[in-house]
Amino acid sequence: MRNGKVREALDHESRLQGEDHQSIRLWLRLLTCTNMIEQRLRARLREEFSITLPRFDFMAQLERSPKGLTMGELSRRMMVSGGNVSGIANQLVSEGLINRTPVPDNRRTFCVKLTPKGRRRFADMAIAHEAWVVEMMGDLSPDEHHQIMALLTRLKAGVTDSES
Amino acid sequence: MRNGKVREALDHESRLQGEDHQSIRLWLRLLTCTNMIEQRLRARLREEFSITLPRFDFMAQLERSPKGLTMGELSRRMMVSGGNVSGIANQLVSEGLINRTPVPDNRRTFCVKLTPKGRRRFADMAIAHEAWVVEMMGDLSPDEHHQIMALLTRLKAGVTDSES
DNA sequence: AGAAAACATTTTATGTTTAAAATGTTCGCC
DNA sequence: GGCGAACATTTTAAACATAAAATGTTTTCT
Repeated sequence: MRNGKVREALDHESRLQGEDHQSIRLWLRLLTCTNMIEQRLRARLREEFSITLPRFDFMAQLERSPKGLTMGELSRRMMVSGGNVSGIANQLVSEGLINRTPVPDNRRTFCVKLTPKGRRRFADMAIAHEAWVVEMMGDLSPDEHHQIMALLTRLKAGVTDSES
Repeated sequence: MRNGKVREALDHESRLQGEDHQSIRLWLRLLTCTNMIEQRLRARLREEFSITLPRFDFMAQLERSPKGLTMGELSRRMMVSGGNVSGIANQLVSEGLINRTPVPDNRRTFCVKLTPKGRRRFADMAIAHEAWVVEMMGDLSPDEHHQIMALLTRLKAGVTDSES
């Protein structure tokens, strides 16, 4: 692959200057930004709406798919494990924010939807949530927005490709 | 009643086109990229080294600070709660990968360091980890690397500022 | 010196997340 | 029809995460 590997193992200092290391730094920066924003949103959702971020994300997915989604599809879109959505769904059902209706021709799957109450509740939260995100992104110009979006699109494609 | 709902729905639609919505889309894209990479790394670390990502991150912090770190400093750098690093440290100690030595002039604090075994173990993992990250970032040119890094730096600064 | 405030860490209780096993369902194939 | 593989979901066990209380240490103030 790269003859850098051998040299890196021998000389750790020089690795810090190397080109590979740039990828690590970029990854760490990406992680830091995401974590910062995520933690801020998590805290605010708890303070102002007494809801957790996973539950909010769950409802957001449903809002974007008014026809409802299966548990598996939710798991895939939220990029969390199946057991996880199962637990979140139970809580939201018990609060009356979503419902699970059986699908006629496939009894393995449920169709999960927001209830009217859930839709109302989500609408309130979504407005605040959006404002928080806009505030955090506020320093970026529309042009920068566009640039970073384009670059992340390229990154995402590259990551997807690299899974083999 | 129906009128109100229709208008709400329309307002929501138009909001989706607005500039604010771009911020949400950017945030979701950022989250998706980070999650994809994180999950890939988590899975590979488990498959190839039977280690979890938090434990790897813990060791990575120590490797970058050969003189050792206090628990509080680790907590800050890893952006997790104090109780959390305490638990991870216990496991790594029991595996003989790190040690906690008391600090002479302050008996409240421990100095946590990698053991020689821990350093060896981490070195192996780090090479593989770096290769995975480089592979995932591989599609980005050096120039794109630089651009996205600069933009994330701006984003990070903006997020930090927006905390009041 | 002695009390109180600040500090660093661990413990405890609660909740989240994951991987993997278990449960129940559908589909293909003979 | 019935067997077995594939599928969708839930359950379970272990790791992880947080907040808050508890413990022990240092510093500050009088």
